[in-house]
Amino acid sequence: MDVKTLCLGVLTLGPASGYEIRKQFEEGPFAHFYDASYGSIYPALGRLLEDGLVSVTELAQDGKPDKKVYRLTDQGHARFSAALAETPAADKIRSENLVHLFFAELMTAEDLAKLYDGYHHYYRNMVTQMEGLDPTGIPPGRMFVRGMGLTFYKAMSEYLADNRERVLAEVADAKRAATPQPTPEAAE
Amino acid sequence: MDVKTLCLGVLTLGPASGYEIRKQFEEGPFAHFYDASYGSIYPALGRLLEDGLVSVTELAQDGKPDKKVYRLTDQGHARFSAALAETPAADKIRSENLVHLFFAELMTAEDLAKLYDGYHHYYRNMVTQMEGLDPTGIPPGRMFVRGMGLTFYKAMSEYLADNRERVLAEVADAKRAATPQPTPEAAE
DNA sequence: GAATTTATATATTGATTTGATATATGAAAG
DNA sequence: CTTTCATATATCAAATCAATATATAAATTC
Repeated sequence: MDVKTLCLGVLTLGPASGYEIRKQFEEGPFAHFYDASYGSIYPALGRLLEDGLVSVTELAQDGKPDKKVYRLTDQGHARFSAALAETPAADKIRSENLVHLFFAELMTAEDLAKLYDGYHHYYRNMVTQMEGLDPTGIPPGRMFVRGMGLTFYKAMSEYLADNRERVLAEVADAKRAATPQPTPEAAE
Repeated sequence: MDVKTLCLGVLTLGPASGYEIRKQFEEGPFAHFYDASYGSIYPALGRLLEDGLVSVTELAQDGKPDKKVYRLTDQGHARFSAALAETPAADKIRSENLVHLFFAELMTAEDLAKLYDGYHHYYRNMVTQMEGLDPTGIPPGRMFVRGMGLTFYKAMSEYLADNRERVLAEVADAKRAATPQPTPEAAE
């Protein structure tokens, strides 16, 4: 699934400008499970226009640059439905946080604790944020995805809460075992 | 965190060739939370060599091309430790499966059920796979990451198991409501 | 036993994508 | 009154991906 298809999907929800499409990935419902940047969205919209899958309406705005509102054509709709029938690629997770934690023994106790708490804070925040969302008028597919996101954030948050003391202690122990303090007796 | 830093991290675990580094992301422990391809790994190793962060030993092998085994220098070790002290970027998830499910109402009931079951199967498999891993000799940081992965896979698998019938039914209902069957009576 | 696939191993290439930035303006904040 | 933020378009260098080329041996399938 490339950015062209993603744009078709977003436009399924209603006409939008490139800027507004980007916002869907930055703050909107897609933020939790997909991302796309301007550098891929604008060329994608150009290609979709060439191929007749979207149309444009330029809205003049005083001062601000013209707003180019894209909307799906019938062909665009058909193309997106066809894309949904294809088998999706496997989920991909890219977590620098887990890379760091994987190498916990190479970090100072202080840095590790700070990292851990920041990570936990991040997921706790996501839970709070998602629990505050209004469910009225959201169709079942979107509600399902939202529920899956909430489940994910809750599971991560709980795991982080449950294991903090144990992990920090175990890592400290492992580090002590790996680099034993030379005691005066060891000099013999 | 770029691929250069990632390679330093993998080399922390012992000397390795580009091919072996790639395998860490494909099948190894990193497969669950990071990815990097040959096209980024080989140039990264070249740069690291130039910068003196790794060294190479070319092992001649009969028939097969020489195996270039890279290993960390002291500078490489120091550089990676410094990288671990930096604040990691936020976790990123890229799920085409959830994009599809977000637009569940645009799919046929058949395609949706097939997608759902394939998705569930995928996560159930991941749980089984991770539960079969041997924990002996794995340091605490890595065990923590493994536990987090298992928690994630279990949460996703359970959510998918718990909501199947409900979601499929709700999506079908929503579709019926959106495109009402024209009954003979409606012709009046 | 021949043919194909899989695994080892390096490396490149075209296409895509990112992250940052440039441009322009108005409003809000400090 | 200066800076940051929001709207809005767009581009560009650098990074990255997915696929493929090359070479060989082992394993598997037909």
